[in-house]
Parts: sequence; structure tokens; C-alpha cells
Amino acid sequence: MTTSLISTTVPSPVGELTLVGSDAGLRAVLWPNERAGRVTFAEPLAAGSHPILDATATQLGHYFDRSLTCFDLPFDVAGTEFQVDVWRALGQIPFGETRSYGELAADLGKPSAARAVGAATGRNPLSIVIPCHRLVGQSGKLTGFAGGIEAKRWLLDHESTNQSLSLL
Amino acid sequence: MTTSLISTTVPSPVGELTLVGSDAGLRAVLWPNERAGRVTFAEPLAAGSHPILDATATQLGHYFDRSLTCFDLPFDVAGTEFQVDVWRALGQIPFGETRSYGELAADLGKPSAARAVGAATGRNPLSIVIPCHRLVGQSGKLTGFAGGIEAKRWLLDHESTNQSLSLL
DNA sequence: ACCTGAATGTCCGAAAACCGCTAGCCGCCG
DNA sequence: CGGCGGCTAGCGGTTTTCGGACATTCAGGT
Repeated sequence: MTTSLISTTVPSPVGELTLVGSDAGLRAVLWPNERAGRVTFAEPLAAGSHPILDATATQLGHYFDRSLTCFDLPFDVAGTEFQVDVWRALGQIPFGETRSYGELAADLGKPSAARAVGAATGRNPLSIVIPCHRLVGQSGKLTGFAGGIEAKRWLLDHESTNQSLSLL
Repeated sequence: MTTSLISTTVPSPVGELTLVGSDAGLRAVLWPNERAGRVTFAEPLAAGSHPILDATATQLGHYFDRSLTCFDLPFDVAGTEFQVDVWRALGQIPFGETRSYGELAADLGKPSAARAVGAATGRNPLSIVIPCHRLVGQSGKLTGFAGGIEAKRWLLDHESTNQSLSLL
């Protein structure tokens, strides 16, 4: 018995997202341009539907219409201990707030590991759901993003309660 | 629930042996001088008794009084694929016989991997039970042994049906 | 503001070192 | 001769080491 992976795609304001899940939980949420590459899978993908993917799609919908600010889904992500720590810490940053890479590193007890935090967030397999877009440079600069800087800015705008900021 | 490890020691003609087991099976049989070192454990050891350790002690007793020539115990050993292959092949060498490192390598379909077999043998966690002492150099020379060359010679003597060989 | 350079922690891939080997060669000695 | 001992060059798998690459940050100079 192989724990096969199911995938599907959903439209969104920032482009079509690809969802991948196993029976254990959500495995990946990918941007349009990265169906393959940043996140890879040992097992083959099969298109189809699955309760976990359905729930993800539903919650993403609510996130985009602002009726949901905190995802609640079973995750099935794999990474090194440090990466998992970083991803978990990311999940603690509330909707609408941001942190710097260094702040998050300090929260983890490793104040000088800012750059390592950057590397780890770059490997986050669950775009949007694990809010890696809430990490910005110390100066406030948007330094990098798997889905592109524009998408990062869009998400932060979206989460900002003051919609007028979208003109910045 | 952590699968804790239980350990105990038993006397033997070749020195006091340390047995380590988990609920899944026998994890290690160590020589007096190597309580720590060659084989390491992620989990802490707790002294105590356990059916698996009892069975091991019993079978070792029979082995030393020559009433048992083939161990039958559940193993719980971890290693690379190649190492496990080597250890399994070692188990096939009958009591009283020997093989060269190269012969065993050939049995594994890799005739030129003699040295790799040597390296894998050196990591065998189950001294005596997995009979790594039955491997000798092509020339018949006893090349190395975790428990010391003397112990290796003693075991081979012991397994030899012709006791007079012990004078060699 | 923007650039430069240095110091940072983690991860990954490549290369080197390490081994419980062996076959081939070359002396040496009876 | 023939046999043994010592030396050497490969052998395959694993472990260790090392060198970059990074979604950074800080200080210092334009």
C-alpha cells in the first residue's frame, strides 16, 4: 500500500494554485510557475479530489474574501528539524502582521540565524497557508518570494486592514 | 510513548557481554571493551530484564556449551541497505565454517566489494549472534575483530569440531 | 537612499579519507 | 624452485569534511 498523492488546482486572485495532499494531510500549495522545482515528490501525483484538498480549497476561498484569518488544516510536511521549527513559528504570526527574518530567528533562540531563517522559509511547501509572506527584511523591504515579489506585496496588502495602502 | 531500550550483561568464556534490546528485538551484543563507541544509541539505556534479553542470554549459553549452532532471535538492527545485506549473508554461514570477505562479496553479486564487506562487518551490532567472526582473509589470516583477535580465534576454535586445532 | 563588505546558521552536493580486502610483484631464504 | 612476507595499487561503501549558496543584517562610506 503506497500513500499516493492527490493533487488538484484552484483559481485565486494571485493565480492558479496547485494543491497536493496525502492521507495524512496537506503536502504542498504551489504557485503557478512552480508546479515542479522548489518542492519535489518521491511518489507520483494523481489528479483527483480528496477531503483534505477540498477543505484547503474552502479555507483558501475564505482567506481571499477575508472571512478567515487563520488556517486550520492537517499538515503533512517534511523537513529538517530547524525548518519545521521555522515553519511552525511562521504559523504564529497573526494575519495582518509582519516580522523580520532576524526577529523570527531570535524567537527561535538563535538571534544570528536570520539568514538561515530566510533559507528555511524559502523551502516552505505550503505557500499562503504557512504565511511565509509575513516575513520581511529588517528595513521593511520585501526581499524574496517563491510566487514573486508582486504576489507577496498583494498578500500583505490584502491582509492590511487599511486598504488604501494598496496604492503604495 | 518512547521505545525505550533495556540492557543487561551476561558472563561468557570470552568476557562479559552487554545485551541491548527494544520491544522489537535484539539491538546489540557488545564486547566488554566497547560498552560505548562502535555502536551508539539515540535513546537512553535502562538496565533491566526483558524476554528478548532473557532469550538471548539462554541461547548464548547454549552456544557456548555447543548445544546450539544457530541463533533464533528477533533482531532490531538498523543500517544501510548494503550493511543489512551483509549481515544477513553472514547469518547464512554455518557454525564451524568460514568465508573470506571476497567470497561473501561475490555471494552478494559484487565480487570486488570485499573491502566494503569488511567495513560493513565492522559495524555489525550483534557480536557472536551475527557471526562476523566467521569471516577471514583470503589467506586465512584473522584480520580484525571488534572484540579483539584473540576472541575471534577463540570463537573459531570453539566452533571447530576438531578441538586439537586449538593448539595452532 | 544605495552600495560594499563582513559575519551569520543551515543545508546540499562533491570530494576526500577511511576501512576487519585482494591480487600481483619482488625479494629472500631454505 | 617454491613458499612466505612485505609492498602497492585498485576495489566499493560509508562517513567526514569542505565550499557554496541563500528570501539577512549591521556598519561605514558615498
